[in-house]
Amino acid sequence: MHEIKNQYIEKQGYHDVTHTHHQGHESASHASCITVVPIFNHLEGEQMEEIMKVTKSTSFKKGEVIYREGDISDLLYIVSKGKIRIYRLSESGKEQLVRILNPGDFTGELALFRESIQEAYAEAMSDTDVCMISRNDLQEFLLKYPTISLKILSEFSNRLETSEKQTTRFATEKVDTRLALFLAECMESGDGPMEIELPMSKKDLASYLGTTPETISRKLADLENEGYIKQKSGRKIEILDLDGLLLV
Amino acid sequence: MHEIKNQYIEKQGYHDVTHTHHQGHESASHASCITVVPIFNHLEGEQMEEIMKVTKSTSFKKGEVIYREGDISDLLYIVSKGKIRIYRLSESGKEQLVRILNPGDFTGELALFRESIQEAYAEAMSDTDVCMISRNDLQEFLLKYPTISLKILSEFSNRLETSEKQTTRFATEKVDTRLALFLAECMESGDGPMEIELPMSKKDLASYLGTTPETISRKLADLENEGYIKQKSGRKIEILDLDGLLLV
DNA sequence: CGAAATCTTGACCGATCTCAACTTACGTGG
DNA sequence: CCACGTAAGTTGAGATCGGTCAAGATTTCG
Repeated sequence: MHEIKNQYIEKQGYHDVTHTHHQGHESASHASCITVVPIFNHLEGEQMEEIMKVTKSTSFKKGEVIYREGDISDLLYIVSKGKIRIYRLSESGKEQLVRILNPGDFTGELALFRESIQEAYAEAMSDTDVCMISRNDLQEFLLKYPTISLKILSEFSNRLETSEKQTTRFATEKVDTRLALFLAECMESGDGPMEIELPMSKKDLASYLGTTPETISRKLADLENEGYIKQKSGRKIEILDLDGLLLV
Repeated sequence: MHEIKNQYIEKQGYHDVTHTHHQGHESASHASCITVVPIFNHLEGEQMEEIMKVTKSTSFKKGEVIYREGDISDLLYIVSKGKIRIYRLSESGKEQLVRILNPGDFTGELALFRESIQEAYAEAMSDTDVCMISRNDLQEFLLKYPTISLKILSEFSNRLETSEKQTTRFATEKVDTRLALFLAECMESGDGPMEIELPMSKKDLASYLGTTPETISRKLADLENEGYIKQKSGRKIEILDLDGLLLV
């Protein structure tokens, strides 16, 4: 897979402005932008080569907006380096952090399969490289290799499940519980046995959990006073009593 | 399309218990259980016939549970008659109404494309007929006719968009606003120019909007006092000032 | 018609937001 | 590598929103 040459994916970008094009490191880093994606990682070499032919690469600098609400977008963006912040504005103008994309994650899917515009914002949190596939190229590919559709459907199902679960939490749980559940989920996908590192600032966490930084600060202090957790330096938190935490 | 015979879809049900099988009215009513579904309504006669061969039909009486959290489900359910209530229980045991299915709507999709169990509950709100397709049959069909996958992807995109928008509302808007937005959306899909009929009881509406019946009652009374709406008999509400309503 | 469910209204209280002041951490440029 | 400015985080006090409990009115449906 790593033999795929840059020439296949470097042609020209879709964006004709501001963005500097990916400058082409070693080919392995390019390959990863596709092969790393769960949707595609079962492809055979030939199919992989085919989809990489229609893939373009672009870079965004920290803080740059990749798309915004109202954009007519028909690109699927796959993160190959960096982090992207996906957020929405509610009807009354308040911002909510929806998710953070890491290398291998993708976005743009909501506008990809329907005639519509973006309803969210995507912003590079650091210098970021993305690969892009246009709607037409992707759909052609899906019709040719239908198993990929099933992969995408599976991914959509998961995301839908997550989103609906999240909605139910917002609808029925108070901040304590939402925060505790968030910490518990960090544990699952986590590093050390009983220590986690928050994947975002507390400000972003507040936005993600639908509350304010002040409340996050207080609730974490409460959890610490009650002996469930211990806040360490940086964004690290030691979980002292996971079971207790989940009964909050 | 209407010539499709009952024999194609009446064989035996997947459920070998309690549920009485669909008793077969005229074939037109059967055809509608499939042809009415947006995913399938572009099919040619031949394909339609093929999918109806693997479709089974079952009835549920009011109050019966169609699936529950934890069920290993690999069926797609399509409502042909009646109403189905989809709800979830949060981690702390509180119920939230997720959606109400009407004829033509489908459910079960979340467990269909991934190895997983149901995480929601589906309950017949009235005597209900559903058509069912098994995961294997559906996937086979999708691989054979890839354009249907694109239809389903489109449907999933829409639902994901709706769900994420809903999450953001819960995260950032207060009850007043959520209620006002709900009423406004009833208008869009509504009957009369300035009159809507709530599609559910106020108790269910409270559950759907993540609040309590008491609060719904009070907020509607407030909106009425402020001259934005007028509550009529039944579940009808006259919208007097839509613009004002949306600024609440 | 009557039981049960839904809906309404009031009183009270707790959770969380807002505003404000302050401290701490971080990135940038000299 | 340090100093500074800005952003992030903390903490307190007060206000508000919305939930809970309770009683009563109304509707629905068998």
